[in-house]
Amino acid sequence: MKVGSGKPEASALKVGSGKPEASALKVGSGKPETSGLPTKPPRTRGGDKRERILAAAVKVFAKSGFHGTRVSEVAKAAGVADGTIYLYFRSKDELLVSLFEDRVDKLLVHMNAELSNLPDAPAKLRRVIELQLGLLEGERDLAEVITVIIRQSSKLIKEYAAPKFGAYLDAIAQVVVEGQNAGDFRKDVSPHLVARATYGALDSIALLWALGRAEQGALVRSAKQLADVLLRGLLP
Amino acid sequence: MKVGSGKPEASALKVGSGKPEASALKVGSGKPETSGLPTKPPRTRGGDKRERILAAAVKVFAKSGFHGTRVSEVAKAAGVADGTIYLYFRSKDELLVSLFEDRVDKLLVHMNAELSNLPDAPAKLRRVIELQLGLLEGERDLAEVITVIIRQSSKLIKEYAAPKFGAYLDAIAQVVVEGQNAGDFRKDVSPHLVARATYGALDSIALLWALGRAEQGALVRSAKQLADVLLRGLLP
Amino acid sequence: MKVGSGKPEASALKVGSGKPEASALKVGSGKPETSGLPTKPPRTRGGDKRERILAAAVKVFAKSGFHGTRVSEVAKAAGVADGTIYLYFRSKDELLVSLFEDRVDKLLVHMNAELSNLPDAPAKLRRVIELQLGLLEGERDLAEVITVIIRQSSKLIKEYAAPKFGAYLDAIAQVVVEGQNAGDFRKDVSPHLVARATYGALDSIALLWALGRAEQGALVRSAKQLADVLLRGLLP
Amino acid sequence: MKVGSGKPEASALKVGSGKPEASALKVGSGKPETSGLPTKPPRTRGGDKRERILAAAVKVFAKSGFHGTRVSEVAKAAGVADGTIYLYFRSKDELLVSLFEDRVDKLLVHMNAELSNLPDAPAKLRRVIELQLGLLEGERDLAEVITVIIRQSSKLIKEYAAPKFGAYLDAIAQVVVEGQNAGDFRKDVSPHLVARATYGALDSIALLWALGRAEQGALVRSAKQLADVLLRGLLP
DNA sequence: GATGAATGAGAATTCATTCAT
DNA sequence: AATGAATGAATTCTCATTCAT
Repeated sequence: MKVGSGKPEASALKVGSGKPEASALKVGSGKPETSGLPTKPPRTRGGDKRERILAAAVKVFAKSGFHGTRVSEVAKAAGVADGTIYLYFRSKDELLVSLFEDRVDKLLVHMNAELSNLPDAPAKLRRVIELQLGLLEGERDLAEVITVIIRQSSKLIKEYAAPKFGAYLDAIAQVVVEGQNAGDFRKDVSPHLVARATYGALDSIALLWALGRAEQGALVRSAKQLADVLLRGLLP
Repeated sequence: MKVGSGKPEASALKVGSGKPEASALKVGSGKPETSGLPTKPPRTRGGDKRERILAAAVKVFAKSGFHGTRVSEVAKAAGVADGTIYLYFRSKDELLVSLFEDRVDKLLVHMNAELSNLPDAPAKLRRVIELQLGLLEGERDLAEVITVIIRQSSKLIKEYAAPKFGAYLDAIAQVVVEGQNAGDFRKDVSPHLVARATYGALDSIALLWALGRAEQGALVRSAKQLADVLLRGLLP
Repeated sequence: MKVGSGKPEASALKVGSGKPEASALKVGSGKPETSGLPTKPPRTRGGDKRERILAAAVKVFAKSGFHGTRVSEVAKAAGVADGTIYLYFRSKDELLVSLFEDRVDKLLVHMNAELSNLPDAPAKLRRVIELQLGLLEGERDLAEVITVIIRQSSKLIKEYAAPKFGAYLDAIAQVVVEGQNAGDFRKDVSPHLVARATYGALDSIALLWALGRAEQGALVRSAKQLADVLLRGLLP
Repeated sequence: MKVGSGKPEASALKVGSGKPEASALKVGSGKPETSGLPTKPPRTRGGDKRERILAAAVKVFAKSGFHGTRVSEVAKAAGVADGTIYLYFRSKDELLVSLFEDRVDKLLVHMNAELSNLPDAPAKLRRVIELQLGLLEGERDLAEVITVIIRQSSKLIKEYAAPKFGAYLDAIAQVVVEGQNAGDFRKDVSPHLVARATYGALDSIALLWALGRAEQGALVRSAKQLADVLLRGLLP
């Protein structure tokens, strides 16, 4: 499953230069069918239904959790009939996995585009932190789904979400490798460990924020502090 | 049938030095009623039943997840009748919360005892990291329950687990404050943010380890690297 | 997609002598509206659609049973859209009843024509047996539908199919009466009982054959033996 | 597992010599687990629940058909909770199959015992007819279930019911063979065909009777007439 | 007339919890 | 206290039918 290897310039999906990173994950017209998941063929033509269902799912899953949400609630929130859900997703489980994949995919694409514009590893690592927290600050519900909900179906996360997730971690690890090679980062730490720890720290911070009272700007401040500590800690 | 006895359960937990800190979290006859939780009156006697049930719950929850585990499965694993579970826990949910509290409680007590023996904040922070990962390496099932399962019941975690959990984070933050006051740690970072990030990093590392193939010693090595990076990052 | 055309469908049905009695039950442009059933107005035009749907229904009902067949499967087999079914039949139930009526009607018409050419009751009774089994041997799917499927909707069979079915039994009973009056058959048995028993015997034989491996010619041999026994049993 | 075979003196269920054969099939304490069906272990001890459910199922299935009956209706008729059904039968389907097997089993045992007391094949064949119709006259609901309902789940009947059913037909065919060997019956007809036809005739007569207005004694008279015709038809 | 995406009522089955023994 | 048979509320998913295009 591992992915942590090379891929210096995965390139793909340039989003131009810089700022609007947050809302980038919102609606998605890109490619509805990214990974190898057996997603149900969206028989529709114009079909904004699939996206409407996904958006509704983010909302209600965030509110009540995966197991605490009835399919009919997702349907109601999406403004479609219960049965319509099954025209686009084979099961409730697949709905969650699709949701996860769809969103992480967009984050990955966006992040890769962002990082390619930056000069060195430290700048990139700082950007990764800003991006992840920035994203979540912009989409609180999605943050909760990604950090909390996705863990509620272990079978699924292990089989489907994990690989997709691994790609994200790999991207971070790659930045660390780059920094080590350039002499910017100490070499006595495992890139994957750093990637994992960084993700965990970010996830944990976001979780605390998502579960607590959302203070505007809190995540941005947290991002700066975390980056400061992490980058100093990685100095050779 | 079955009496869930034996099973030495790889007691060890040796980390750095050599104290038997590990098994401290195991069986628990100590104080059955720790927090403010409305735990059911234990009606104890010789009552190892409660502990047998908790131990069984750790095992099966780790294997199948909270929602994927039937109460009857816990009962069978514990060698008691289904109904017996309800003599000790009000509900399946409360079983999970009790499990969490019971184990975290022991971790807290143990950690506080450990830290009080150490000279300064850096040493304490490093010990915190060793302890958390060391514990998990010794009890893989418990690791999975604490890192994964506990998130499967959002309502619960918000209402009960969070506070208990907060105490653990507070203990870590306290170490950071101590270090800042002593001039050992930089003062431009929030102690709680550091605590949170540290926990998140540890949790993430443990999760990866728990879900993957368990490599003996991996967590110990990870602990050292993470401590190295974190402590350097916190230098004034 | 698909237009359900071709399929010569083993037209033959030769039994005893040599009349083309068999294919008479096949496609039906004859009278679409036979009985008192509230069949939906056919809005015909060139309308082979209705017949295509009926033919498709025979096929899929025979394969999966009435309850085991989705309307959409009939539609696909017929090469029409799901909704189109409802332009010709009010419901799935009515589709089955129409199918039954349509086919039994043709059998009745055909049988009456056949019998009128025969000299006496014994000859006629023997012909009835030959016809029923001969028909089924030529159309295995139809045999299964008539013998098995039609019983899967008790409400229906009681309300609609039964009367239509009664007409068929009456025709047989009439032959018995004729034989009794002519002194060919014993008079101490109820004509209707004989008709019923004969039908049941034939049905049962056909069912066994339909459910088992179809051995060519088996039904024809069975017809002769059954007729031999029955006619001797009916001697005065 | 077979039961329908030889066993000249299966004994069990003796009803003495003659008349009250009907009610013999009613309640059943005999052997709850006859065939190779994966029937769920009846965890109960005294457990009349299983039989109560079967009896209730006969009643409601006869009234509304298999597909037309909700499991909750069976439960209500049996005076148990919905879930209780699943303590004794794995599924609604298995309930039907178990019902069929249980009843046919008892019929077989009873029939074998009855026949062994009779002197020759003609007497036995006549008794078979009397028994089958007599049974049904005594248990109208069971008659409907056996003749109509069992055909509503083709998959099932093919896999489970058919074999069990075959044993019954074999028993009849055996009588015919015996008659042929003794010179009582003509040898130019297939014993199995005769068995099948006889069963079909009886089934058909019973069905007509079950679906129509039940006239007391009608089946007994029918039995005599049918036997008269059949036995004469089988004369050498 | 045809289409097929959308609908939503309906039903089997599961499983946490209870309580008579 | 312990048991485990019984309970019945709860929920996913199916599929006949409709109707806007």
